[in-house]
Amino acid sequence: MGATVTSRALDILGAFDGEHRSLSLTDLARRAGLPLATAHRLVGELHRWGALAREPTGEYVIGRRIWQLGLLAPVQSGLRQAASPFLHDLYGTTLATVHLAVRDGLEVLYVERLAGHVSVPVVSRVGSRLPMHATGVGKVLLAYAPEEVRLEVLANLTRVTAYTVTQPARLLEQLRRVRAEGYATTGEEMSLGACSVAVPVRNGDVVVAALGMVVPDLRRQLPRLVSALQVAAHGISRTLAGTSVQWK
Amino acid sequence: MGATVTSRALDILGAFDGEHRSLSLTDLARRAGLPLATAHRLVGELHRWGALAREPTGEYVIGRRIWQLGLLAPVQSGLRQAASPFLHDLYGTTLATVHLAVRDGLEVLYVERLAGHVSVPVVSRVGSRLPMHATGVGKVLLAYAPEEVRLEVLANLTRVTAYTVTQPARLLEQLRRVRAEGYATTGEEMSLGACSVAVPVRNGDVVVAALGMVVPDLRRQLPRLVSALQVAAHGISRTLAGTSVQWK
DNA sequence: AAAGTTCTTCCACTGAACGGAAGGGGTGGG
DNA sequence: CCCACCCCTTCCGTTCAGTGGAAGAACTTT
Repeated sequence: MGATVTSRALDILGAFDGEHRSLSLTDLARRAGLPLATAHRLVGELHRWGALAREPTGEYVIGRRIWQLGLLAPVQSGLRQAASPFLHDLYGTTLATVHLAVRDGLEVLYVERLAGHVSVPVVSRVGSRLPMHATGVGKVLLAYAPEEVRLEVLANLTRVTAYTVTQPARLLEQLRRVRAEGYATTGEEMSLGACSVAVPVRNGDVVVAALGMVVPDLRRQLPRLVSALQVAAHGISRTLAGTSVQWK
Repeated sequence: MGATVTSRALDILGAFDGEHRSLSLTDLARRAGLPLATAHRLVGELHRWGALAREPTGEYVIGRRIWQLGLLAPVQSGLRQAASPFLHDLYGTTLATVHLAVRDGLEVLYVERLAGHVSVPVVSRVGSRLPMHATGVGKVLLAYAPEEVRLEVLANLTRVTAYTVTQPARLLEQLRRVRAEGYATTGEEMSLGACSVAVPVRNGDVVVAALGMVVPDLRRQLPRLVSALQVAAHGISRTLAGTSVQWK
């Protein structure tokens, strides 16, 4: 358990999340489960280094140095940069909300997002996580994930909306089709009024990310969207293969 | 001196930079100035938490969790998001490389950048730092910086190109004009063949960032560029004032 | 003015961090 | 094949940095 100094410092950083972007010392101590005096010292060190910054209000926020470090992460520097122009093109031609996501453990992690102005209800945010079985990008990533991951996810299909697929057998069948046809779809399985299509992005033979799109309705334009997605995905793959940079 | 556990762990993270995005354990130990065994333990903890990830090669890279934390930083979540649409507009109408930067200590920190396809030699990258006296955004930020910062910067005007302003008196005069006229310019002071214009971005009365543009030549279109920049800057200010979110 | 807050400082005790040393594992070259 | 080299991992007795209760400062609220 978290008894080492380092893990405690990290727990303090971990106290921040999307809903808690600025926290007082006392909050930090509480959320990290540390005595106030201990938190005070650790926070002081983090602040001195630049991992935390202080707002005019006296509350702490994540510092610029962490932000800069984050820019060096492989998701950011490799995948994201390779994908960026293609995402813009995609958005330009379809005007739908466009997503790039990777698998992180048993969840989908959104790496990039271009949102349309008049958009369908979209839950994701860059940096946020969603369950794999209820999203288009999630199904793609799950279809190509290692067996063990698939089993663990299948064992725990939580319901999100009335349309969420919660029967393992049905999802397995869908995943088979994803592999066969090269794309995945969802229909209001994550949020009502939102459908999605997604395709895999490869680096060599390995599926490293998924590229997806959220629209109010799929029926009419599915083939067109799938091919637009596939064009973009191929473009990204080619860029990735070109840059011999590390990225994962 | 770096003697506390926390600072050592942070030094390990600090070993990464733009040129060193993936490092072996031994490299990390060397760069952080730590005994191998110590580095090994700390790296293990950072890895377990998700601050570091491991490439297939065995080298370490910045992990996704740090990347996610970085997205929570005020630069990112407040300023950057508020500015994003305006930067796109600016880029759309001028097709020049567009920059958003803040002051970090005695340097300029680039927060966002939209690069043109056929672009002039531009040195900056998102997350990188440049000297204040040789860049357009830097001069803006310096013009509105606290007296003490200005003095320290003026005392150390390093030459970058033949055109870099290195005389304190001359720079001071330029800064006065920046405040009077509301924009700053440079002419090949950072890299040959590149000129720039920049304007301040305010939140309330406080100058919190600078918005700049890099072009091959200024003479002809200066007024047009300045007004485009100012429109965008005002838009950003209004957005910032609107969101009562913290940001700095 | 009293009773809350939250933040900061202090310091004696103690157990977590330290790091030298030894042991695996891979690679290369003689 | 064996030895030299490099990088990584584990071990363990010593010691020094981290700990956290407590006291008090600085503010706010009642």
